[in-house]
Amino acid sequence: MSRRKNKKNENITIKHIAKASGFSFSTVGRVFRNDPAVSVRAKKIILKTAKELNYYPNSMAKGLRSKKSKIIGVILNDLTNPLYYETIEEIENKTREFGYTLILSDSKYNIDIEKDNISTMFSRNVDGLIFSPVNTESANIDMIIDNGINAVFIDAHPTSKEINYVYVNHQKASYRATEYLIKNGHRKILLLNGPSILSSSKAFLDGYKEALTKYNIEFNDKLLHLTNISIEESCKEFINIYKEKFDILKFSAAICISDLIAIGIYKAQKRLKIKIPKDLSVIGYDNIFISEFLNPPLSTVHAPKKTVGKKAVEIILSRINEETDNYCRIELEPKMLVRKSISKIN
Amino acid sequence: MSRRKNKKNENITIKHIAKASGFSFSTVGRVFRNDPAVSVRAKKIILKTAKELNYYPNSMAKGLRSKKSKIIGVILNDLTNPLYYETIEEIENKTREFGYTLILSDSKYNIDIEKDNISTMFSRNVDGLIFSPVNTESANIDMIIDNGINAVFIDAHPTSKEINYVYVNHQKASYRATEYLIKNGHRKILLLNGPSILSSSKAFLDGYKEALTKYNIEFNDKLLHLTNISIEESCKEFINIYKEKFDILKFSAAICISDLIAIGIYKAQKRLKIKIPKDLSVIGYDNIFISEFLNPPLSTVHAPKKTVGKKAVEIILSRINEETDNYCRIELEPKMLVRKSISKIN
DNA sequence: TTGTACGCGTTATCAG
DNA sequence: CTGATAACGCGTACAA
Repeated sequence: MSRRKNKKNENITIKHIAKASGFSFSTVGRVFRNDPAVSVRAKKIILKTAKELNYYPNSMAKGLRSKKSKIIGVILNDLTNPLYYETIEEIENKTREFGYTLILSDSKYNIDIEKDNISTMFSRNVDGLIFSPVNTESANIDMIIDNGINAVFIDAHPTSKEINYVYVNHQKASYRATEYLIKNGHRKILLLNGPSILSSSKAFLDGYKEALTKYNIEFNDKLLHLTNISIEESCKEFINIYKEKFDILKFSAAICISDLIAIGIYKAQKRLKIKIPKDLSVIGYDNIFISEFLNPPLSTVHAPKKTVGKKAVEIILSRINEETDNYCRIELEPKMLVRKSISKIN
Repeated sequence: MSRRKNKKNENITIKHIAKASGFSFSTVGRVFRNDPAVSVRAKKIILKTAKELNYYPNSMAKGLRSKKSKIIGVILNDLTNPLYYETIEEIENKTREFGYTLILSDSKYNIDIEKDNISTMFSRNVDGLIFSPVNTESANIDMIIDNGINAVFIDAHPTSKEINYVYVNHQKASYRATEYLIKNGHRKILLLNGPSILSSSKAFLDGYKEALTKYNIEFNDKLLHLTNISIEESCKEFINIYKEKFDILKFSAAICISDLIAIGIYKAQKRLKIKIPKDLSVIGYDNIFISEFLNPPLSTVHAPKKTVGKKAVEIILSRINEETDNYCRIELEPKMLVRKSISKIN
């Protein structure tokens, strides 16, 4: 680390300021800790020489000594999914506002990477962790709970009561999507779900089944398909499904666990020479910022992504500041958003 | 920090492992540093007890001692701009692969916030910094250069030769956009540029002017408008411009410094009851992942965002590893991408 | 192969 | 109000 060095090529520390200003390094330390037990004169001189010397406090030393890293860690699953960015922005805003630094990592829906990411967060001594788990049954969950770290689960959460979470109810989301389609005359509804490892996939499937049952439609597992959450992969997947199975399945609509998957279908329609919503109704989930600008505008289930970030940070901070010892469990409501990608049929 | 503690509520350190395993704490330390000077037996026992005790090395202590934080810092300007997604992902991938942790911060196009972010990076002793500056003339630039930190500028760079950068030439981008429009018969071309504080705005304007000059079209400053880089704000701005000035200006096309601004125009067209590209040709910049799915698909100038992230990390790592002392300056080529938002006129 | 001593840059405690 | 001293957890000589 070749930086803020003096002539001797050393990093500037409070000791250098002490020597340069004529005070002891403890007095210098007090100034930066805003300890009132420092004379105005001393403070003034010390601050001045600190500036001249380009002093920046070493947060590793600080953290080592104080046992507070002032770092918030965030573990997500796909940094290219726009879904996350409103959440991240909210987290970044709040953390900076309160003097915390943000560490970000991506597990890529992979349990092993996730484990590494968690280990990193432990090693970094993060004061709080915002965590979107791949799977709520994995050993990684215990790793976090046993550790006693200040954590907030987002996107999905284990059944344990000893945790904090901010959760958008995925089951309700798919229930509402399915119900809306049924009420518009659809009975053969394709479900483009996420990989089975993902806990949210399970919840999403449950809501779909729940709605079918409610309206006396039998669940047909041939209408259930799994795809990675990416435009390209879902596009390919949908083309396969359509070419190989549409004649048999004759689905009139598709529900996607992510707007990204819905966009994959949009992309596929050109090659398949079909038109949304005339030939196929499509409904997504998340309501990423772009969905309203698609052609046709995508009907989707809105998830309050900003709120997730906001609440997650609030929970973390109130626990760090020991304002509460209670676990905080927040369930947010997804909301059906009707645009132009669904047609009414008989 | 209530975590990985023993019964006495202390964090587990190599000392605890030492006591539990019967070796000295330096032998324990050697094991985790992969020092070969440890007997197989000792290593085995130590690793076993470390696992039982849930030991995670304290990276603050490590960093303090070794003077390497193993952290890469990233300072961007708008975390919600999809422009950054691919870059961030690439950075995250590479940093994790090489055992680095990622710190992320957002300056929001604000010089003061940017300064804070830089100070944070200094305090955190990041081993490398990837930095998208608000303005290349600001004091913040000197702050970075004087410090001697391992930095790579992206998006924009100061004129100094003593720096690394990976840069997409914005001037060429707007030149190509403008030229393309001119060749399609447009002469009155609105330029929706970014805020004047942004260095990229200046470059973008230069390219626009350069193309006009080349084709003997006089620059009309009434056709130049500034807007924040956001869908909502550019939408409002464009509605104002259109209502108040279209009758006088009669522009047939608009070039936007960001696809996000172009989307703002797309949004405005409904309220204005105009049609792209019939009534107005629109061209964006960046080619964010969504642009091809807009209605109509947006013609734009593609920026190689993934490459930016990839190269930036490569530069940082090769400097950290002291494989080179040379400054690395990479200029990437923007590429005109024709889709359906431009019409040919006479 | 293993152990001891010291220091990284802070914070905290104690005297003065 | 100020200064000395110890400690945080680990790395790096050096010694055994």
